[in-house]
Order: sequence, then C-alpha cells, then structure tokens
Amino acid sequence: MGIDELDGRLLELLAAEPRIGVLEASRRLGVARGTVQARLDRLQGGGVIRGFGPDVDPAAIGYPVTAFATLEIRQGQGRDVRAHLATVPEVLELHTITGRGDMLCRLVARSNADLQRVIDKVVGFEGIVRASTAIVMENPVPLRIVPLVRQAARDAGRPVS
Amino acid sequence: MGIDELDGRLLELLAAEPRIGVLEASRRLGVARGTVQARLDRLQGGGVIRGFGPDVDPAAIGYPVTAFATLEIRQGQGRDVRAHLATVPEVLELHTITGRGDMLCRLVARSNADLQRVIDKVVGFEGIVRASTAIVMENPVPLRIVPLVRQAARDAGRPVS
DNA sequence: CCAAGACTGAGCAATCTGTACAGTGACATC
DNA sequence: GATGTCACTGTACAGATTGCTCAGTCTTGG
Repeated sequence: MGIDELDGRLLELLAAEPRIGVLEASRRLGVARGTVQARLDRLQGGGVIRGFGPDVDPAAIGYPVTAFATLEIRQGQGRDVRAHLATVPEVLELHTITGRGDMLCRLVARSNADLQRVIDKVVGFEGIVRASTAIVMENPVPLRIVPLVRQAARDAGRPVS
Repeated sequence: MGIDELDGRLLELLAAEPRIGVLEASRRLGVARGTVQARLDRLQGGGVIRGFGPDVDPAAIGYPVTAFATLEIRQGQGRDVRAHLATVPEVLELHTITGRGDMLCRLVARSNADLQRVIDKVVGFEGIVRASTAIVMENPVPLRIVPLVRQAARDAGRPVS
C-alpha cells in the first residue's frame, strides 16, 4: 500500500517509544491528533502494522539458546511436517525455502544440552530426512524494521523501480 | 528471571489483544488492576518484555520477498562485515553462527529481481568470501512466542531440568 | 472554478492511568 | 508462636487520554 514520509516518522516514533499514545505522538510529530489517529487506522487497516504484540525475549524466560535448523523433507510430507512443527513450542518460526534444504526453522532451547532434546523433538518425525543445525552465537543485528521503514518512506511516490 | 502462570496468561492476553489497557487486562484476568500493573512493571524491568514495538509487515510496505543468506567471512573481518550489514536497510537481522558459514542474515527485497540488487549490496564488501541464499516461499509458522510462553509458565517452579 | 480528500483546531463525555493507602492471607524466619 | 516480608485486593482521586464529531482551511486535479 505504500507509506509516505509522515507514516515513516510515525512508525519510527512508535518503534522508539511504543507506550506513547496518539496525543503525545501528535505533539512529537507536529500534526493534529486526528491526523495521527487517521494514519494509524490506515496503517493498521492496510496491514502495514500487524499489531503491537509484546516483544518477549526468549532468553529472559529461560530459553537463551537460539538455533536455525535446515530440514530436508521427504517428498509429499510437507503438510504433515508443518503441522508437526507447529505443535512444538520451541519452534519460533518456520519457512519453506528454495535451495539446499526444504525448510528453515528458528529454534530456542534452555541450554546447549537442551537443544539436543528440542532437535530430537523436531526431527523425530516421519518425513524429515535430514536436519542440519547452526547455533546462534551472537546477534549483532536484532530483528529490526526502522531502517527499512525509512527506506520505504523515502521511496514514496517514486516509480516502482 | 522466570514467569509464573499469571504472567503467562498476561502475556498471552497482551499478544492476542495488544491494545487493551491495564484496567481491561485486570478484568479479563480476574485480578486487581494494581496486580497487573505490578506484573507488567516486573516483566518489563526484568527484560522479559522488551517493548511493544509496532509489528510492521515488510510485504505491506513494498518488500514482499524474504530470503536467508548464509555468509562466509574472511578471517578477522567479522567486525567490519557486521558494521557493513548494519547499514543495509534490507538486512532485517543478522546472527553469527556455528557450522557451515559464519553468519546468517534475513533479507527482504521488492521482488525476486530486486533481491539480486540486495544481495549484491550485501556481499559487495571486502571480507565476505561467499554467500548462499535461500528464498522464502511460504511461512507456515510466523514468528510466534505464545506457545513458548505457555511452556515457560507451565514449567514455573519446577526444578531446572 | 469546483469537488474531493486530507489536515487543523476545538469540544465533550467516558475512560484510563499513575499513584497512594489500608487490610488480608501466605510463607519463611527467629 | 510471634513477627516481618511480600503479593494481592479494593478503593479513591486528580489529571490525562481516547473516541468521536464538526466546521473551516489547503492542496490537488479535472
């Protein structure tokens, strides 16, 4: 749907200080409250803002180890594997991908030792042929969206390259 | 820091309906407002809740293509590469990992064709020896945290296995 | 010149927030 | 058994915010 410069600033502001309300945001942005309210409604209605879910740190609730597992799936078992992985709490996200491997999933565990348990739970299922796991050591760039929003806001109005 | 059953229910509730306030949450959970307020303060203070940043959908702002790139780094260039990747808006997150490859990053692009531009920008840097990219086709399990929270809340009080 | 759409500034009722305080029950300590 | 700590409840109050509406102004495009 595209966002303009004001949308961009609004999203940045919300990302920086999520607790501020519409009124405070309007003050910071130098626009009327109604404008902020309208923009927010539009952004949410258009699916740009999916929600304001609490950003929970797995490490803080006892799962400090993160890993990515590439899975190779037996032909035709994709649906079953997806359903299986969806039931494992330690699977935080799952993608089907091109290239080497068929799926990529993000896992968390209580410890490196516990990771073995999680992997066993993940791959201990008909249809998963092979899994290769990479443990995350550092996370130099945590999941972020602001730079992209800025970029998108800058490109506003320009022809789709 | 660990969370108990009430914390778990609170987090679930917030994940399901982020816009509700403390008062409404206390009604839903059947506890006093002060209790919810205290729990929230504790969860935020303890780092369990990092924030309530808007959950922006990259696809909705013109970046419908997601990919994961595994990078191989030349010895000793890690720091420079991290700094370089941090400046690329299309790099949504970056991890250093064990195993095949040294870093894993999540990319988005405006199209499959545009992905080439992004990859060139990412790997066009001294210190990156090789990159292998996997394009995301489907996302059967979007990034989630509720099941893990439930698990963590269930384990509350039990000895660390 | 006119219509449509976006923004402003203002107002109002209802609600929520931040904060404080006293009372209660559970639990561990001495 | 007495005591102190801690978390939760229920209540209260002032101040701030929200949702909504309305009329007027600006800008853009036909």
